[in-house]
Amino acid sequence: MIRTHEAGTLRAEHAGQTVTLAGWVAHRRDHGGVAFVDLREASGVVQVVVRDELLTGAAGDLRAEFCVKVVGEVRLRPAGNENPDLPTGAIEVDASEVEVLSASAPLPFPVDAHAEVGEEARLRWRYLDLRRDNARGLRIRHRATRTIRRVMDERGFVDVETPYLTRSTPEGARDFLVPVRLQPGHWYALPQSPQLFKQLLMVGGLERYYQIARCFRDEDFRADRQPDFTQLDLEMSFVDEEDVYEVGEAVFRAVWKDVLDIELPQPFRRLPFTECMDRFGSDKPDLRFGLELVELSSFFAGTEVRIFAGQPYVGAVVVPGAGSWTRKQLDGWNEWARGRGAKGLAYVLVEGDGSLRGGVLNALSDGERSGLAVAAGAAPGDGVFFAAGPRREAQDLLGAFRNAAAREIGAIPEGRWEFLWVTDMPMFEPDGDGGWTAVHHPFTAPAQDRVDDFDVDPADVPARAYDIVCNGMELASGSIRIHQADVQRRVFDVIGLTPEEARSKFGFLLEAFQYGPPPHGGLAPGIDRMAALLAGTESIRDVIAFPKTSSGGDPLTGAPTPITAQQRKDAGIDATPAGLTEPS
RNA sequence: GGUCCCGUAGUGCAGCCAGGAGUGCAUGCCGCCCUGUCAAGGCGGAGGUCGCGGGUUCAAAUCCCGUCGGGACCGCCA
Repeated sequence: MIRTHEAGTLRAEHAGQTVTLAGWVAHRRDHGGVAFVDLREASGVVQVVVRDELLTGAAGDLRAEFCVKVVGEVRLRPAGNENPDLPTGAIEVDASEVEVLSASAPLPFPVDAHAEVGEEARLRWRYLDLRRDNARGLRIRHRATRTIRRVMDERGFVDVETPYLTRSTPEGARDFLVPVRLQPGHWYALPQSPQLFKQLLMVGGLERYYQIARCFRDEDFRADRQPDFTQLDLEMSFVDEEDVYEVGEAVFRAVWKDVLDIELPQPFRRLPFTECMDRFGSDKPDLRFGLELVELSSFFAGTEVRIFAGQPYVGAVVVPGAGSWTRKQLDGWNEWARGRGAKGLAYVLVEGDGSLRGGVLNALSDGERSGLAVAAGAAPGDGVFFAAGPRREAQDLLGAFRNAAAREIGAIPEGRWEFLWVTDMPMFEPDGDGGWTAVHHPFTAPAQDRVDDFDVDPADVPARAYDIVCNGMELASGSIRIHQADVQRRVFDVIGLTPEEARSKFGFLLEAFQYGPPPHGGLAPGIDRMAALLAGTESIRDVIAFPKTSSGGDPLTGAPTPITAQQRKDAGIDATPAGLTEPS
């Protein structure tokens, strides 16, 4: 090693020792005659005192982010010059030798944790961005994955790698495609998840499989979405939901303990999907605050209010303090609701003296006026915000409003971790064309008491599917899979997949399932979101080494790039496959 | 596919609504001074295609249209 000590580890007990350090110049405070150089590397920062006579030659140009080697003696700082804000603040290193290992060009932005830098510049010089906070996000992510591997290993899971160059997997997103030079006109798809492979591994008798796997989905970006992202993919044979819950909780409990030293409750709460929707208007409810939905369908049954009359569902969220919101604020929420495709957000405000005001008030009958506050559970000073329409739609709107309003009124406590399982997720949902589509994926088993009749009326059939949700974020998703051929056939039938199409797309899996597939099920926690949550950041980009911008570009490498005519020819992109066999 | 915000010196921003010459602010950079600072300080200096294209106007960073790039959201995506 070039150095004998790590800069951030030096303490008063090292006083008198001669040490050799290597790192970067974080700051140079030059007083003429003597200069103070903050030497920074992964372990921390230490102050190096450099006399003028050493600042000759290359060392004389010492600037921020020069990479240097320093030989010097550790000594206690002169009385009164200690810096209690630094772990190394009691001492300093009196340099006898300064060597520039490599110089730094002037920086495109300050390498300083508290400087605000634009997203694009940070990504363009991501390596400098990483220096700013000592790659904190990546180090937290590492501690999480290290714990995950330990827990998986302790429980007998086998780490197996599955192909990235493969064929389409049934997750429902758009595929990334890769041309195949050896078979012009044919393309690999990058896997949206290792779903099919892990099921094949169960047929193969692995019994317990896991992988920290990259997944690829060609959909639009969000702050918590990248086109290539990472899942802890796991699958177990001979299990039911309880076994998967136990493992899932063990993983999250261990990670939260190791990374944050926080004990999560055991077991996690469980809420059936329909209860989540009824109470929170979301399939990933944030349980850190109340503001639960109130159903008013029966209260408004037979109402004359035009926007409520005849609607299958009327509900409300009661917001404390909203009774004093200004007209401008209320108009803003109306606009917010319209932005989500609703007609608006009707409201009634309860004044301090219990009297009501609000746009829909005039339309209410006397009985509705007098009973509303009690029915909705609203107190003086509260605002009651309504949505009406198809049950799911109206609840979605109220759920989104619940989150936004909680943020608005500061009702979301910091430092809380509200984990829960959302259970009994629906099996199918309307596909918009009068048919049905699988909510999770088409290998998810129906609830055990619906195996015989799930295809008679696919609406509201619960699946053996479950999510882990924390603070309003979906952190994991999984299910017990179908292992009987006839059930699988009937599921394909419901979602309108003909036997020919099924064979064409998943024939290899169906074939494998002819050979004694074990009952199995699994889970897939999202590593990026998990790490972001642990790091206390809103954006998963902070826990990804080289993230992409929202148009899928990487400003650092310049990817993606156009290809040359020759590359295009070699890749066989324009070739027509002999005998077109692809289903449309 | 849609909505919204942003684009001005290397970086972060003000100026734009209400048009009138880019001495704008902070930081960084360059030079000089300075022996106890710690996001050091003082003095001086350099640094700009106001993203790009078009339009309106006597005159555009500013108003209008288009386009590109970044960000957030809806749709999409578990």
